[in-house]
Amino acid sequence: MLPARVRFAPSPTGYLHVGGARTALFNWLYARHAGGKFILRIEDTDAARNTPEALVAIYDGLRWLGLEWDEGPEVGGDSGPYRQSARQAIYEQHLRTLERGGHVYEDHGTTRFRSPRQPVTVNDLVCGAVTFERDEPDMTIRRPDGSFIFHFVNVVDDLEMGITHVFRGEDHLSNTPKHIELFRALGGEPPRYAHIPLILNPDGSKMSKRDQGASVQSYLDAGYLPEAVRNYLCLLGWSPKDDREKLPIEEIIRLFRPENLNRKNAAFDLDKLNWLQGEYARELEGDRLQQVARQALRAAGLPLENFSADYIDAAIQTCQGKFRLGSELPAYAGFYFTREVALDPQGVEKHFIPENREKLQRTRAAFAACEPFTADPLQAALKATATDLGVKAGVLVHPTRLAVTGSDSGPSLYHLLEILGREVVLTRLDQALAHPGFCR
RNA sequence: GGCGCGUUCGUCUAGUGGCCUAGGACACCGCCCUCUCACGGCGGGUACACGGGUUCGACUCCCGUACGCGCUACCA
Repeated sequence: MLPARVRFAPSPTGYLHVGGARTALFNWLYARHAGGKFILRIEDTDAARNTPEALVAIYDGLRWLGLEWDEGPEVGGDSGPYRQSARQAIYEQHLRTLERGGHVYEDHGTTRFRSPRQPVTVNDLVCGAVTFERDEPDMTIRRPDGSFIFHFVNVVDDLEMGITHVFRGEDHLSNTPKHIELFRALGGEPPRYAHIPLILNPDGSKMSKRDQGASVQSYLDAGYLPEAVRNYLCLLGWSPKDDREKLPIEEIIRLFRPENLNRKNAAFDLDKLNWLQGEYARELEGDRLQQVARQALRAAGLPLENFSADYIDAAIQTCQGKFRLGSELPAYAGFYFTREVALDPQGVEKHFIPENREKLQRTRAAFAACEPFTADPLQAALKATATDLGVKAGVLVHPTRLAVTGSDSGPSLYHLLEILGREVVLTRLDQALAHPGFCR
């Protein structure tokens, strides 16, 4: 059997959207599964609609998702060039083949392909055998200005590049008989097609360009992890046929088969993506954790440069396993990096009340005397204070946390106190004790 | 309109004639764990679009209807 050659052939008319990314992903998965080549080809025949920015967005998006191509722009290969705008001569040559075979004719300046008008059966890897009658008007393959139409160049390139398998959106299923006719007229063998279901918006409408969350870039910007997005995209139309949902990409590659693809359009479910994102985010540790967290904190404008690397490392470490999206971090751990804490009004109302005044004062005193100022002794000091006062530790924990972080949720209190250090903790406690809520 | 594809919980799915009084996951609700948050554990409700067949027996096979989506371009 021929080594598999699959391709993703986007046209750079906008950003890379999740539907396109998922198409690229399935092609890539098949190539990796079969030990074949994954080829990127840019379909930029429509000069008016293509932009350089869109081209960069495609490259960046694919690379972010880890879908490296074996042949294509910026990588090279034996079947180039990989941008259609540079392949005009090749198209001219194949057009002559069609002319010689009497397959084309001229019509108002355009070139049209004469359909044999015989039923065509598409043997689709996903949809099975689908037969089309072929009674539509002949397709145009070349415009009066000499530029070629999608159907023609797409087929010529698949032929020239030796493409063996094509995974593409189901919207192309009805185009496929045209492509097969072209292949035959060109004397070539069509690749095996696998038409995959479309991605829908949560409301069931077709997800397209300007829909919320349609851009791969928006997930990158929002701090999603590429492995989470990629894993989620795999689940749209494919499943391992058991109960697993979070799978390492190597396992997905191993299991990926066209037969396991669905035929049903799938709605994009942000909740589920978020869940997977959380699954991956909680596994973050070490350098990767530091890198992801620092980026999120900086993006929120927190002045990390004012703090030592050790301090930042330790602060971030207390967030390990506690967040799903980097963008949650500023609210969760921003207090490490601000001078003044922003007090949560609801928390203030609940915890900064007269009956807590003495409790907080006693806690402050215990911390002031705590030596060393580290998590375990701090915990012991707080618990001892609680015992003296005859209350549960939680009664002291809440106002203390609020005073020191401004919020009633955050990292482990004792660890955060240690990192903040005695001076900051005592200062914030004093500021809190001056709050009017305590002497109503 | 014509042609094509599809239809299992709100969503993603498992299911290829009896294992299904339909399984898992997300989301939701309740309880538990707990210094908060998150995590985790336990429990709960919710689905085979509809109508005909075929069969001893249909979520699974066939036909029809409805609904959704796609194609029907000198867009890709």
